[in-house]
Amino acid sequence: MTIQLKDIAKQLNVSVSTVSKTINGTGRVGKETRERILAAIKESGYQPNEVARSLKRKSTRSLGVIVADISNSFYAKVIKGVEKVASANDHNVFVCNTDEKIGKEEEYVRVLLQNQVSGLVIATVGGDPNLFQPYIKSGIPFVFIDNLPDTDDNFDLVTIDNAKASHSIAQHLIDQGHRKLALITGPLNQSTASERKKGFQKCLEDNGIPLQDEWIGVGEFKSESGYQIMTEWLKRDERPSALFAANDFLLYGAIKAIYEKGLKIPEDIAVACFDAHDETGLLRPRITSIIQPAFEIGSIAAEIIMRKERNKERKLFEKIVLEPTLLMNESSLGVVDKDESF
Amino acid sequence: MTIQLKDIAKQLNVSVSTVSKTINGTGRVGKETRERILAAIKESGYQPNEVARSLKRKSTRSLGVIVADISNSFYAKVIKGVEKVASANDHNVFVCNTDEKIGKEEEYVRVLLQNQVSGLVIATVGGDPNLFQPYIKSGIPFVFIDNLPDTDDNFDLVTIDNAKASHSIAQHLIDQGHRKLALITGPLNQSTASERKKGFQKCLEDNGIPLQDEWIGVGEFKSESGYQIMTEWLKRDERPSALFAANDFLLYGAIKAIYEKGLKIPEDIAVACFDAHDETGLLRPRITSIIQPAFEIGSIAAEIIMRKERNKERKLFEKIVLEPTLLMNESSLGVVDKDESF
DNA sequence: TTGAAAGCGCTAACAC
DNA sequence: GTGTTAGCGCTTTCAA
Repeated sequence: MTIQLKDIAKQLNVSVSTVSKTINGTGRVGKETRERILAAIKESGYQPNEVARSLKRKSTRSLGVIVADISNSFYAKVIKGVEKVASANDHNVFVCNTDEKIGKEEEYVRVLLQNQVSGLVIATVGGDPNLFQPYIKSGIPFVFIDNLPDTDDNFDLVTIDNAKASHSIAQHLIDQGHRKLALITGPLNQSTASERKKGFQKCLEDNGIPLQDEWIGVGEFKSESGYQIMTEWLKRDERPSALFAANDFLLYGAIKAIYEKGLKIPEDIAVACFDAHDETGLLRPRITSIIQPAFEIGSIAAEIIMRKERNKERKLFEKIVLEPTLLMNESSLGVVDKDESF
Repeated sequence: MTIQLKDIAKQLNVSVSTVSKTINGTGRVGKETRERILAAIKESGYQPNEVARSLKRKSTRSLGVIVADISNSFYAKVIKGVEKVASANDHNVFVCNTDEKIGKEEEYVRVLLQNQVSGLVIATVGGDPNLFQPYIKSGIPFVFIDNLPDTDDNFDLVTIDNAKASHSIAQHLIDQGHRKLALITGPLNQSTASERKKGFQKCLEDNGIPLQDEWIGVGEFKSESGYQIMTEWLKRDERPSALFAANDFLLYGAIKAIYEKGLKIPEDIAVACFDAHDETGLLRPRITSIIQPAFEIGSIAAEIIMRKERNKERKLFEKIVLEPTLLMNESSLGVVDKDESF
């Protein structure tokens, strides 16, 4: 039996509305009355029931974040960015983890909306794009990050130019003298996976290097996929001299396969990937990587939601494209002029 | 204007309670009526308002998790464990991140309780233990993980025996021939930090090794602290031959200092720590480490909450102590019979 | 300046 | 089997 508004009203012989007004600072309340009420609240340890407030207010001062994998440090940083802005705006954050499963994503979208969140930051894993349409139309702010939904409808977005970033990293490998480039990417229904592939292939084209489909691998964004694909490739007569992986997990798996084969990085195969965050400083080799501004992605996405909540009529959609950083490291450096024999 | 219960009731000329009953499967509803209602719900895309349900039900089918750092993979795994059990029981999970800040922890506890969560899984960072007392008394399940609150009150708990684990890792270092052991631990108001210190010191005692306070460092559980403390130590004439860090971040910072000084691991200094998870397989050296069963900690904590929710009268508290694993690795192996000269 | 009362959207007695 | 209705705890007109 927790204490509630009417209890403290009764105790002070005032009405619930007076108590409510002093708590919320709305409407006028006599100075003396206010002080008595504030004192009683403090003493009793009264805590307003947010559920009731939310029902009345028709909004929950909270927002949801749906990510594919909470233990991926890219997403962890996104979440921290969202949290910072949310908490500055007095909102809570619901974090949901889909494990890259389309079914879980759909369920969490539903659950969060049933819980009346003010908005959703979502890294979709490429299910049915029509899933979002009715919600977005209904005016709930959906901000997509990382992956874009495959739809013509309009939506808010915070991301980087994946194709361009991919192109730049491929160019770096080519600049290092590589001509036999391989790519391992994720599920092509995820825009990050397909865009990164596109940029990679475009770069080969731009450099007059023939496309080699046998060195384009598609798996899940998990290390097992990277391991499997690379293991298969290394059974062949010829092998690529450089590998670009569309995320860090894929690369770690591939590296495991490379090492098992007794090959050296970067001497035998140079490697590079997206978002290889090394919090430890102990990863060897140090990985050449595109680093997305994860924290900013999260905080900007949350700001969009806050803006839209403040200004509901605002119907325009924001498309924010941030700049990633290319971090060159020993995993792809120092073995120039190799493989010209291609 | 989203669609609601009364809309579909009106449309079908039935009462709201009939619709409610068919949705919830409670009470009896005629087969034909039910089917009509189900069809209308499906067609209209009606989604129940969870806030209203929660208010009525006086419970939100959700639980909160408060952790110190979401980007720490130990906590990420705990969260996944909580989520698994929660979602199996049709509950959502609110994840909150305190960044090791006592103020944020207090705020999140308040916020989550105001939001009527069914229970709380919390890795407290050692603020005022009395904070929890009124809540626990009020019957809300609080399950502590990792850190224990410093109170005589009773509470639920899922953890490992930190002192014992610490003792075992110190013993391992001693078995490797080390006699000059250093420890870097976290804030001593956190029970993990103080217990790990206790076990370490007990082990030295048990082995007849005099305690050396100058090699006990206390910082935050962050890599900056590890770096600073080790940097200071390495300015002295004598240095420890082995280091045990109370968490992985502390160790990574210390290793940075060790390398900057041009020393080798484990030849010059052997190292070991708690919870060095290497998802990449690329950490060098491979770290000797106590590994806590993080996923189990989270899932068991969530199960306790679910049990208590089902059975509110149940007033007994559960204290679950799990067994960690000691992973021996190259960071502490292979340099035996050194430093006997102590 | 204060209070009475009408809901927010839903569930669950209880009555029919 | 179905409907009426009284709340859940709060905010917010509106009247006094």
